[in-house]
Amino acid sequence: MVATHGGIDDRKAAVLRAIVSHYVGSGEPVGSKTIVDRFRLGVSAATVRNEMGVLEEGGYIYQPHTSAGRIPTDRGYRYFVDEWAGGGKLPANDARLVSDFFGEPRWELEDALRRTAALLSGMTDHAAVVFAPALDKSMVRHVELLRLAGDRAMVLLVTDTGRVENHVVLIPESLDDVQIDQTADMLNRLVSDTPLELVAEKIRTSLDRFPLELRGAVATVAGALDDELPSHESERVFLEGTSNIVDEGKFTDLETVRQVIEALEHRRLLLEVLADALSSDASGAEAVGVRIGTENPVEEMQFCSIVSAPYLVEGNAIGSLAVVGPTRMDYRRTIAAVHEVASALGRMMSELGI
Amino acid sequence: MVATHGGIDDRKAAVLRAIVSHYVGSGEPVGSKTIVDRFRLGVSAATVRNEMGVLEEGGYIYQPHTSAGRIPTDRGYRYFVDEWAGGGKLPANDARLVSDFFGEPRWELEDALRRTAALLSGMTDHAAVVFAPALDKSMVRHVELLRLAGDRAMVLLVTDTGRVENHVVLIPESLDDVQIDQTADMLNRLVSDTPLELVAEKIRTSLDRFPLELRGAVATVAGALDDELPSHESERVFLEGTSNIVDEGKFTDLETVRQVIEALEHRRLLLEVLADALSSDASGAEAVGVRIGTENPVEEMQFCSIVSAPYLVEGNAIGSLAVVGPTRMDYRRTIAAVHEVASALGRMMSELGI
DNA sequence: CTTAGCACTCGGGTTAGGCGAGTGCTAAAG
DNA sequence: CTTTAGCACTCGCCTAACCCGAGTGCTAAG
Repeated sequence: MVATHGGIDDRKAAVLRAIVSHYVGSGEPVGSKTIVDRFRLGVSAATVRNEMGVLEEGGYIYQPHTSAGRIPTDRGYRYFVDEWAGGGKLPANDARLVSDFFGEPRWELEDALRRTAALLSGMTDHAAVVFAPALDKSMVRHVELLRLAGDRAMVLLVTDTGRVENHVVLIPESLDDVQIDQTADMLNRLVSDTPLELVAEKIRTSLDRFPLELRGAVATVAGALDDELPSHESERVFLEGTSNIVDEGKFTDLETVRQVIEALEHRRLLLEVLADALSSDASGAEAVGVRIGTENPVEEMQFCSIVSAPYLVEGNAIGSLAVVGPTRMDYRRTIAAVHEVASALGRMMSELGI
Repeated sequence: MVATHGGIDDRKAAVLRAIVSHYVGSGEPVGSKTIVDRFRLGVSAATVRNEMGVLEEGGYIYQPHTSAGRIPTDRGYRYFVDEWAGGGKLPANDARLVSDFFGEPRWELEDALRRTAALLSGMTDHAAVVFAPALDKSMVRHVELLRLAGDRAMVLLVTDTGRVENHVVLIPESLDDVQIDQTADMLNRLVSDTPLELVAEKIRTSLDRFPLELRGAVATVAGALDDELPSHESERVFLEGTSNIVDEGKFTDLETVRQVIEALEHRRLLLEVLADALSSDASGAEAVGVRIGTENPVEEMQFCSIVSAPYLVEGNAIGSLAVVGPTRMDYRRTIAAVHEVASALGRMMSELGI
C-alpha cells in the first residue's frame, strides 16, 4: 500500500493504525513510547513523534491537552475503517453463536427480529437495532372483513409473506352480514395479488363499485393503509442492549449518554438514520456502512458511530440492522459481526420465503 | 392523627414529612435548621434534632455521615407514602394532557398503549411501562386458514375485541385448497365464541375430527397457542422514557443506572414485577401500588421505586401500568399521575369494547 | 420537656507541590 | 535529507494539608 489520502505514507498509516488500535482498547491517549513499545515499527519514538505531528496537522488525531498522547479524530477513525476494518473475521465462538441462533427454525418473525437484535447487541457489547423488512412489495394474499362488537369492524390484510395488517374501522350498524360478506368478496377480488404499496390506490380508484353504505368504511381502510404502512414501520424497530450505552467510560459525559439513549428511544430518528444507510448502501452488495461521529446526520448522535448493513433477499435490500456505540469502538469486530448477522438474517428471510 | 406506627407521634411525623418533602426536591441531606426555617413546626432546631434522633433509631431516616443532615430510608418513604401520598391532585396542565390524550379516539391498540407509556413518562419524568391487556377472556370471533408460499400456511385468530393472533404452520404441500377450506370451516365452527384461553384445549380434544393430513398442522396451532399466549405477553410491554433514568443525580451510581436500564430491558423481569402488582392490587379498587427500594422483589431494582396500578374494565383488572424511578421521587405527584392515567386508560378500553 | 449554647466531627472545597508521561526542538549521526 | 538521541518544558493528575461550615449530640438552664 503506497501513499493515498493526502500525504499519508505507509509509515504514517502504520502510526495511525497503532493509535486507533491501542486507543480503542485502552481508552487512554496514546503516546509515542507506547507505540514503539507495543507495535514493531522499527523506528524510534522521536520519529513516531514527527509522524504524529504531521497526522495531527492533517486532522487525523489530536491531543486532549498539551502533554498527553494522541486520540483519533473522526477523520482518523474514518481512515482506519476505510483501510483496515473490512474483511475481519468473526471470533470462533461468536461465529458459533450466530450459526446456532439461525440454525434453529423460527416462525415468529417479530420474535426472531427481536432476538436478532439481542444477539447482535450481545456480540458487540453495544446497542443494536433491527428494522423489520419493508413490506411494500409483498403481495396481498387475502382480505377479510369482520364485524366486531357494535359499529366496529376489522379489516385484515394477509400477505403472501405471512405478514398481517389489521385495522379497525367504523361501519354503520345497520349493515347486515350479507352486505359485509359481499364487500369482503369484492375487496378480495380487487386486491388479491396486488403489491401492498398499491392497495390503497387501487381501492380508491374503485370506490364507486362498493355499496354506498360501505364506501365510508372502505375509504377509511384505504386511508389507514396510507397512514399505517409508514407509521407501522416505526413500530417495527427492535432495539436491544441500551444498557451497554451506559457501560464504563464509553462515553465521557453523562449528558451525552442521556441524549444518545433518548435518541435511540426516538424511533423516528432511528428510521432516518437507517433509511439513509439502506439507500446509500443499496449498491446491491451487502455493504456494511459506517457513520462515524459527526458524519452522522442525527445531531444527537454526534458522539456515536453507527455500523449498519441491509439484509438481502434475492439481492434486494428489504431491511437493515445496525449497531450503535461510541466512536471509540472496535470497528473491525463490529463490522464483522454486523456483516455476519445481516447475511445470516437475509438467508433466514429467504428460507422463510419473505 | 395520633400516635400510630410504633411510637411516631404527630411531631415526629411532621419532622419526617418535612425531611421527605425537602429531600425529594433538593437531593441533599436535610438538617434540623433547614426544617425549622422552611417548615412551620413551632419548635426549635434542638427539639427537631431530638426527634430526628428517635426517628433514626426507628429506622426511618439515616445520616450518610456523621455531620450531615438526614435522608429518608425506604422505611421512611413507606411511612410518608402510607400517610400522605394518597389522594393527590394532578396539576391542571397535566390533567389537561391526560384528557387531551384520551379525548381523541384511537383505534390502533398497540399505538395507543405505546403513547400512553410516553404520556406517563412525560408527566412524571420517569420511565413508564404499560402492559397490554391480557386477552385470555376475549372470545374468538373468527378463524382463518390461509396457504402461503410452499408448505407454509397461516392461522389467524380474531377476537371480538379486535385482537389478531397469527401463526405460521407447516402443512403438507399435497393438500388442495378444498381440504384447507374445509378445515378452516371446521375450526371456525369449533372455536367461534370460545374464550381464547380455552381454544387450544378445545382443539386438542376434537383433533380426531380433522382430516388426517391436517392433524399435524392443527395440533401445531394448538401447541403454538399454548406457547404464544403467555410469551406474546412479554412482547406486549411498552416501555418509554428510559433516558429519564440517566437524568442528573437521580441515582448515585452509574453502575446502578446501568443495572436499572438492563432490568427494564428485560421484559421478563418487568412482567414479574407487574404481575405481582396486578394480583396484589386486585382487591377490586383501582388501588395504586407502591414498591419502595428493597420492598421490590427484583434485586436489580433495589434502588428504584415502582408505582403501579391496574386498569379496569367493568371492574376487572385486565392490565396494568407503572412508573419506575429512584426511591427519591415525588410520590404524591407520581401516584396521582399513575392513578389518573390508569383510570383513563381503563375507560378508553371500555369504550373500545375490550 | 424545651431550648440556648457549645464543643466536636467530618465531608467537601481549595491550594500547593511533586510526579511523570509526553511533547517539541535541537543537534549530531547515518 | 532522514533519523535519532538528548533535553528542557508543559501540564494534567495525584496527594497532602488545610480550612470552612454545616450539622450534630450533649449539657445545663429555663
